[in-house]
Amino acid sequence: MTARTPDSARDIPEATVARLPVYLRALTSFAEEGTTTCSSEELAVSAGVNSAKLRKDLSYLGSYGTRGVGYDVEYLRYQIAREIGVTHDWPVVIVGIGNLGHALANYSGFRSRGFRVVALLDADPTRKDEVVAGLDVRSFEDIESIVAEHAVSIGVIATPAIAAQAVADRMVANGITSILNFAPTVLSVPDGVGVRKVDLSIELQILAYHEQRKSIAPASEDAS
Amino acid sequence: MTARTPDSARDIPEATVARLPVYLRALTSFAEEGTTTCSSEELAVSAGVNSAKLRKDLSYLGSYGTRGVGYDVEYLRYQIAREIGVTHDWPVVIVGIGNLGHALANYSGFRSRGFRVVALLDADPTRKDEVVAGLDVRSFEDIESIVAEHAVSIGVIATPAIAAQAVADRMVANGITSILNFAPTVLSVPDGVGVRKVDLSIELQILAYHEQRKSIAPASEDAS
DNA sequence: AGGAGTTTGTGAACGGGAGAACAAAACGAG
DNA sequence: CTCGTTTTGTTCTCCCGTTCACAAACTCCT
Ligand SMILES: NC(=O)c1ccc[n+]([C@@H]2O[C@H](COP(=O)([O-])OP(=O)(O)OC[C@H]3O[C@@H](n4cnc5c(N)ncnc54)[C@H](O)[C@@H]3O)[C@@H](O)[C@H]2O)c1
Ligand SMILES: NC(=O)c1ccc[n+]([C@@H]2O[C@H](COP(=O)([O-])OP(=O)(O)OC[C@H]3O[C@@H](n4cnc5c(N)ncnc54)[C@H](O)[C@@H]3O)[C@@H](O)[C@H]2O)c1
Repeated sequence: MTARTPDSARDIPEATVARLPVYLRALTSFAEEGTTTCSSEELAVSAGVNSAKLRKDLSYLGSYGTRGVGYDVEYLRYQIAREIGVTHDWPVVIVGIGNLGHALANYSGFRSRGFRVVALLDADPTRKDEVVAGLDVRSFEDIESIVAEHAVSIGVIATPAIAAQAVADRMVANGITSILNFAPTVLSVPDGVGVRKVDLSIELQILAYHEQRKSIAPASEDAS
Repeated sequence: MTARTPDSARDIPEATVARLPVYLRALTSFAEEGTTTCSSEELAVSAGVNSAKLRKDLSYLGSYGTRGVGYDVEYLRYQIAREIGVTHDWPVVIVGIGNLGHALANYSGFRSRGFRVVALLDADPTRKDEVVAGLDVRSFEDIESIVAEHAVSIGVIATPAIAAQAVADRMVANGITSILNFAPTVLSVPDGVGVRKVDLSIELQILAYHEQRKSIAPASEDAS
């Protein structure tokens, strides 16, 4: 009955997967402070979640805590990193080196969290002279050789919306199987290709919705 | 009973709220193409969701379609915009005009989707000479007068993680009640203040998890 | 005018995730 | 060695969201 096989946990819920990186970050903070052990309660507070939820999340990975004691920070950190797959760096290409692409290329946080930007691509030939964050901006046409050479499986799209689908198609054709999309478009990709979108306007609109709610519905809350 | 009150629908599920902006965008596309009417199926495809889900989502707003016909693009677009609260522009301040802050300030998509950046703030005095996207970068100390003058209720944090909590506290103290946070930190704010976070590293790590899965998974039982 | 064909709006079943609560396990004191 | 304390791992229940399926409502054609 549900024999636990720590080496290859196999059915981690999406909601849990999305929180593991948060735990990882909290554990890294602890480690930097010199904390060697923490309880589920401490870690939960640091990650901003309920401690029962945290324990349940961790239980999907295996049984890495010690009852009555807590978790070894370094050990748990490694286990989560291993589960996510960031014990080694993933090569990443960024396509579309405009406003956003520049910021992404210069962002040091990727490197420290398991990703290495190996190439910056843009269709605009006038950008080809540029060096951003120590990397040449190269032609989008080079994608094939770059993906092949560095075994890239993750691509970031920071082009205008109109170009995003074409860029995604090209990425997929060259073997990229995970895409992070910043363009405000719904991408369609074959089965087996993972897509996540980051849409800042949507985030703001969600905030606006609740904001509007606050001013219209003061009756129920009575914010004096 | 559930008497439907189209003027002030009041209990829209979070999941639905998060999708309304996507529908809004799809409808705007339709309008730009000159399409005046669309079915739930067409809109659903364009938004990348199931059509039953779309209809249920829309039903929370009221009954704005016509059976046997579909939805009037312009009319529905307006109703969704009104529900979200983006029929008029929301003033927004951006704090932290570094790599990411520059990109955000230069992004034209906010303006066209119901938001107007009214001020750019940074703690670094050497940035104060700069003009970004037609706006002066001003001292973070000016936040009080700016928020008061423009009746700002939405703030964007693009500072390093270490500064994010202090910036958030200051925002809240000055009356900002919705925060979009790009710094990789868990913010703690009083009840009644809305926070949404955008964390690019987490998005990549989620992709990495599934990516790793793909290469390990083929041997379902016995990964030698 | 009536019937056939569409498409919406929603009731109901289903699945997954959140949180409370508790038993099992480890540790330390005496 | 035994007991009490602490904290994990897990079970159970509830709620939210998704999806199916269908009656109601509208148009168009004859
Ligand atoms: N700037 C922001 O803060 C921001 C915020 C939210 C969303 N976005 C979205 O991110 C995307 C990029 O925004 P931006 O402000 O950097 O735009 P931008 O116009 O500054 O940059 C786009 C870059 O993509 C390149 N490009 C265009 N077509 C291409 C193609 N087919 N192949 C490769 N490269 C191509 C262009 O040459 C340009 O360098 C847009 O879709 C935008 O809606 C940007
Ligand atoms: N650049 C990216 O693409 C990217 C991607 C993901 C996340 N982030 C996150 O976004 C944040 C900003 O990233 P960045 O690359 O723009 O960093 P950055 O260092 O280029 O810019 C940060 C800016 O914030 C200002 N600042 C610092 N403390 C401040 C304070 N107390 N009040 C006001 N302003 C202050 C600094 O003067 C600087 O101009 C970081 O938390 C980073 O982790 C950035």
